[in-house]
Amino acid sequence: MPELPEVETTLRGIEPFLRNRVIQRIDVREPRLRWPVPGAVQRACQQRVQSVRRRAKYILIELENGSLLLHLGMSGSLRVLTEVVAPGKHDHFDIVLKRSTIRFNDPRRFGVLLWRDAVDGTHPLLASLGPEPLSKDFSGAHLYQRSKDRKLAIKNFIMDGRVVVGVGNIYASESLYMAGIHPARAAGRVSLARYEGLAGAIRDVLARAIKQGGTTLRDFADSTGSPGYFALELLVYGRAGQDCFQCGAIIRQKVIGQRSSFYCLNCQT
DNA sequence: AAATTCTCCTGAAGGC
DNA sequence: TGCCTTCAGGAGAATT
Repeated sequence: MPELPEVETTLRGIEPFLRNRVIQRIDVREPRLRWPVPGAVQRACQQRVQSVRRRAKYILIELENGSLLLHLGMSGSLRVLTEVVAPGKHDHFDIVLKRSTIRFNDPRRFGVLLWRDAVDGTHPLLASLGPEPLSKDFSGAHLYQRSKDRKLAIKNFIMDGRVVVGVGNIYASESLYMAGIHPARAAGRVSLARYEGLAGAIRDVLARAIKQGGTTLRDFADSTGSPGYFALELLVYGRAGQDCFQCGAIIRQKVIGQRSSFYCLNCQT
């Protein structure tokens, strides 16, 4: 399931094939994604790619006359094809370039492909997003300030894209474990010092996951079809019933805010 | 305003 | 062996 490291890995894979190239056409075979793929995406045709960027888990392909906005949802992936390959099941659209094709596959169809008549990054979907976790704008002080009087579980708090973007279910569990904070603790009842530790843990786990090419649990693949290797470094996610690496206690699993959460009762308070 | 619930969808896994 | 049920999950929308 793509979180920030998986999107970043994908972005790095497709960027060299898109930069400065002209989009020949976009073949949409299945427009029923999270929102219907608008006919306006065809405005990208014959336009030269100015830049390919990531904001949160969105990929922005900026052209001369607007931008394509793409999201992998929870089961989406992009592949770069350099020869003709017949589309398979769940291959919903292709972005066709002169010498290569970017193909989108998404079994669950929670992905997104939209068009924006602007290159200024002001899409409504991006308007209220919080800071990038790997940027200078993100800090323990930021989390602490935003958490004042908030009673929801801290795990839900750090997964809220208005607070900080890109922290999905896996890395939320991981970073809270690293910071020694119980995932169900009320967000407003965490000290500044502990938020500083958490901010550091979030940065660290995301940066390491990017280095490993993301986390492949079931089906994530990068733009060449290869898996990511960060699953090997997961400390708590998916380890319910196994021993905590720090203290040997049994790792617990509990649903918090409709999402599976993994933690050590002994190490996390 | 904040918190919770609902929704989209398919494939994997579990039960009998 | 096979059918049926349950669950997972990103994140905006709807609801309380």
